Amino acid sequence: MAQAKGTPRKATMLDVAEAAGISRGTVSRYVRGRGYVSPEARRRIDLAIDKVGYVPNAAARMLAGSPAQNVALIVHEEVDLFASDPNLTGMMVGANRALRLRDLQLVVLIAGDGDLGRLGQTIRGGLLDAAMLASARIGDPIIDLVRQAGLPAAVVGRHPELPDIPAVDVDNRGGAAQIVGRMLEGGRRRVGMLAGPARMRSALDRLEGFRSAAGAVYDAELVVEAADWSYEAGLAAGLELLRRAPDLDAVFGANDALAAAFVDLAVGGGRSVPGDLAVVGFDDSHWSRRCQPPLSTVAQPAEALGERMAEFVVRQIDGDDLTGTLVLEPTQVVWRQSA
Amino acid sequence: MAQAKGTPRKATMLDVAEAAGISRGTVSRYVRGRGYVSPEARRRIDLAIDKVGYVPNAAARMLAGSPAQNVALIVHEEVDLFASDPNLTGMMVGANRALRLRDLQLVVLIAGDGDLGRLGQTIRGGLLDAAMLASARIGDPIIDLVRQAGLPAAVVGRHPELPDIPAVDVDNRGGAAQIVGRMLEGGRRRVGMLAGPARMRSALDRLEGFRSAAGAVYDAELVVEAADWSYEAGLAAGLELLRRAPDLDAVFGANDALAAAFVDLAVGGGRSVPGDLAVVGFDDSHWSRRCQPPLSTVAQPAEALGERMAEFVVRQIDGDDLTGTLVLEPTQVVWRQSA
DNA sequence: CTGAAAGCGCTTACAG
DNA sequence: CTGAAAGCGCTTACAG
Repeated sequence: MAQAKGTPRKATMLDVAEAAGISRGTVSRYVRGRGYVSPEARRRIDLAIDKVGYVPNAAARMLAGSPAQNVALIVHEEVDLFASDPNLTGMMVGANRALRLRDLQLVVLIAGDGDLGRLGQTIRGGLLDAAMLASARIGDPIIDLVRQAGLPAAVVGRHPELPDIPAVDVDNRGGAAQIVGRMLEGGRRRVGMLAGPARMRSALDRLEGFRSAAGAVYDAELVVEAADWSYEAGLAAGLELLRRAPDLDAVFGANDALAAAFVDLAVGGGRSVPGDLAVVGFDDSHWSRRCQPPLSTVAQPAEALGERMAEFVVRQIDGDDLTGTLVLEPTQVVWRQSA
Repeated sequence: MAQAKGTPRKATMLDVAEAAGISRGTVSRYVRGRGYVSPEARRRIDLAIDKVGYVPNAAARMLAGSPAQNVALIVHEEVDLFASDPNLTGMMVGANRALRLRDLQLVVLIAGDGDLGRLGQTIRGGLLDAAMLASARIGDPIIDLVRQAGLPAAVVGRHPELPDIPAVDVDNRGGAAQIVGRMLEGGRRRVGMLAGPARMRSALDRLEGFRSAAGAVYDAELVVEAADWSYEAGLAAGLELLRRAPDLDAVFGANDALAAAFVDLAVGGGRSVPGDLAVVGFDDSHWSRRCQPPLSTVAQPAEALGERMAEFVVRQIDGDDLTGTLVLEPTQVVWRQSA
């Protein structure tokens, strides 16, 4: 507890009790909202609290056994997480929205690989009621820290190796299928895809969604995997795709950057979008809005991810067992001009 | 403190003392690193800690008077802050980097207007050693909460009404002057600006930077204020600017979205950029990279802002008085193709 | 319904 | 150098 310079001394519950002429236990009961306290006593306590400027000391409260009312959102920094940034803040906002309803304080903890020791102290130090992991890598040591602390947890992404921790994921497969399917309804026949790196679960899911939506028209030759999620990688993969199938009439980019790269390639090559070629992306990021023509794409439910994780930990705090829980948060397709 | 389901009971310092055959006080001294402890005792304690799996209880520590080792970055949500998102995560990363050196845990607290009560409990509850405000509005009640708690603080942006709190701001004026000045060196004569909304300090600062860099060539007629920072507002303001001065040969957009809108307008109208018209922006956001041609712009020092705030609170924890401190964090111009 | 008392786990002077 | 003891501020049974 930081010492306030020159600040008198913080009022304690005892000060309130004395000012109100009532015992400390009763004040505690009233403040905590447990057990009966006479109206008369309540009035006196309220007045006394105001008078002495009392604020409960969280540390003392917790030491005595009360829950901390703090729920952490843990961000393992060095991860590629900070690349997909917009999702992070969206999660924060969503989680906060759900937590506030229960009067729980959202506490975002960010830690690099070098901070795991300090993080462990914090996690196991008893200040937290639960932990949400913004992005756990496979075998992430943070998971163990949370487990050791015996804290209710929730995680985003699918982690088959963590069956006991409820998870929420973006419905990548469904979102991809939806936008690709609708793009195809117009009668496109030669459909290609710029896929994301196969080492990523989300890339695989989107590919699967694409395949199922393409159905009979699916042609493995027309799927090119990009080295990563960047615009540059999209340029390279797009060139290859165009080489393989100059007669393409529709393309799904596994994210907006890839799709945008393809649009630039196509338009630069003299084709019209969506006239000659329909193109759709995924993410609803800046890329999609800035593209010429603007990309039709799939919006990520970032806030919903945060809200859902918050809901999961709250339910566990309430005693529910959420083993095996996995919910896919639906996406929303955003139609613009590229398809 | 959350109760771990089925977890035995957490080891306390007393368990360690018993396992090591040493008194509790000595264990504490060793763990805290205060006072002398014999090598023999240290060895036994280390072993015992490992054996019983001891982790200090943060609440108890704090109750007994130790600092919490937690520093908050407070994000007042509903603000326009989440619009300028990339800066937020940059600040988090920067602050964390500085704090970890002192073994301080960064704790991001996010709160909407409806959460101020809960936030107040957290801030004054004794869990924090200091607070950094990501974006304080004028007269922000959070400032008062922090003051009441007697916590060392730091803030971003300029707040003349808060002379006692050290502040860090982006050098908007300098950054604007720098990029505009260099753009003009080529000999442009009719220089316009799409200014940001005048109610914002940063908009005013950038305008001032523009004016000083334009010097003799400055013409108030060629400055049009956009309604807000959006692309759409840029389109409207850009149209007006073009109407006022069809012979423009250089334009400074107070942010990238405004500048990008202007580029689109100009190119759409048949002019070449940077041939006929040089255009520069501010922020180094996605807009600048996606623009055709890509925008030359000014990069915001988001991480530096976080690092600086962290430095400020650390110094105050160490006893320094930082009254009146204001540092302007330098920006960096990024040259691309639009000028 | 409301006191008095014990206890949460640690730290810090104070003796030894 | 290292114990024993008091105290940090609150909560929770337990008596009354």
